[in-house]
Amino acid sequence: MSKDLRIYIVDDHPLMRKGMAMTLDSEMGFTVCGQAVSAEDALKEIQSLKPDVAVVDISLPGMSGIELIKHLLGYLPDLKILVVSRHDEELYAERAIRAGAKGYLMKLEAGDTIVSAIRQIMGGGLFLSNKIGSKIIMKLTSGIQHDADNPLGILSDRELEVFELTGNGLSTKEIAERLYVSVKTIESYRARIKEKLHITTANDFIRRAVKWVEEGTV
Amino acid sequence: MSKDLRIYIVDDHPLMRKGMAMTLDSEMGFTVCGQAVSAEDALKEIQSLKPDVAVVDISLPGMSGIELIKHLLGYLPDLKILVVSRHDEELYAERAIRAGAKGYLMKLEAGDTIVSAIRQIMGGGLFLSNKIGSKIIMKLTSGIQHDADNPLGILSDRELEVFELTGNGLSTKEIAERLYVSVKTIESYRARIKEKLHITTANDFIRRAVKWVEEGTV
DNA sequence: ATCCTTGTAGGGGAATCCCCCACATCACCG
DNA sequence: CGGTGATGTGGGGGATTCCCCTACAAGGAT
Repeated sequence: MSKDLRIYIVDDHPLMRKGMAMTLDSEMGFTVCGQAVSAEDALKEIQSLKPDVAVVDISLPGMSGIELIKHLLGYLPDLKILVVSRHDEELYAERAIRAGAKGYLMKLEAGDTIVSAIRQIMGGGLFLSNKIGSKIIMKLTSGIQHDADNPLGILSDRELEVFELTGNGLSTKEIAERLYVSVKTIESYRARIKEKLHITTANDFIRRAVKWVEEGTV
Repeated sequence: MSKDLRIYIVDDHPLMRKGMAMTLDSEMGFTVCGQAVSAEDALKEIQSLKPDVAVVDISLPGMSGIELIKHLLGYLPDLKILVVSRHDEELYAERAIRAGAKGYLMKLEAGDTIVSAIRQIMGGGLFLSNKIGSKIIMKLTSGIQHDADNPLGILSDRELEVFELTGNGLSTKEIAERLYVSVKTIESYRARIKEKLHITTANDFIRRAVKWVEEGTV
């Protein structure tokens, strides 16, 4: 018999992990070889376990999933990464794929689809949720970069992260601690975001960030 | 043998449902008798199934979980409802309990805790996640019945004015100028509002104000 | 080969926030 | 009637944050 496909799961929701683990483990030829709650834990364990596939939630406490992807691919360039997310914005998917993920699946439509997603990326393909897939592929192949209809498209990964955390109510200091960087660095990001989005005051910065997180509009 | 406890699950995330279902079904004496993706579907099915317990996600597409709770208890006053949520804000928990739920559990800490939560509410108690539980219980048992789902209820006129102006993007200074009072006075209002709404940081204050103005929720 | 972007971070003054305190008014309750 | 609490109004002063400038290495773009 050939060896099972070894899968590692990173998600901070215990029940979600369980759902994934049960779904994948019960699939012929699939074995869940480990799980982690945070990017930090995952990094430690994945290097020794060397799984074939990692299923990663992009919204993690501490280091973001995007960061995790970049780090993981640094050590294990051949690791296939499937991102699961509760966001249906193509922006996230695009960033995930750019960071090196091989698939992007929305949690809402992640029943047995997750199995086909993994099969697809193991076959060498990309997997993208229906709603967003076509748009992304268009963009990735057409070479056109930032979309003017969404000003957030022009924010860098790190900037977007800071913007979101702000929208979730975190202070500059809290964000700095969470991302393990200096407060001064976060202040730099804020300044750049404000410049890019043409925001002038600190209050308005927070207001826009909240609106973005709550309603997806800016 | 005595009959199993029959549990119904309402959650729009397939993998989350699976995680819950596996966890609960494998527990001695528990049986998952049905599942739904939306409040509407749940309403239809629960009336005929008459489960003992319903586990409800408050963030549902369409009708909110809070609405669902109210409707369900209309038909089945004895149904025990456990709310699961990704929010860690006590206001959500408070609203859930007020609507008649017997427990509030954050998804992040919902591993096997969900089992003990259900046992606890079946025993006639309330279950609340640690972080928020004590605060809520204090409030609920103290008999103070100001409606906290509407800040209009507990904020004074002046306080509400400041809250709204903040939500519209004005700074403390700008508000002071508009109301012809000292910045210090506005700072006092902010402090009182924060106390009343259990807000601890400046960022969160702005965030809640924006949410209130934008969506009417807090 | 050079310019731009991104991630990181410090200096230093201006602006805010936050905790403690104060006082007058008005309403409510025993 | 007198205490008690909520409300509207403000100050002092230390702790934080904001904001404008500057810096630099790595990588990408032209």
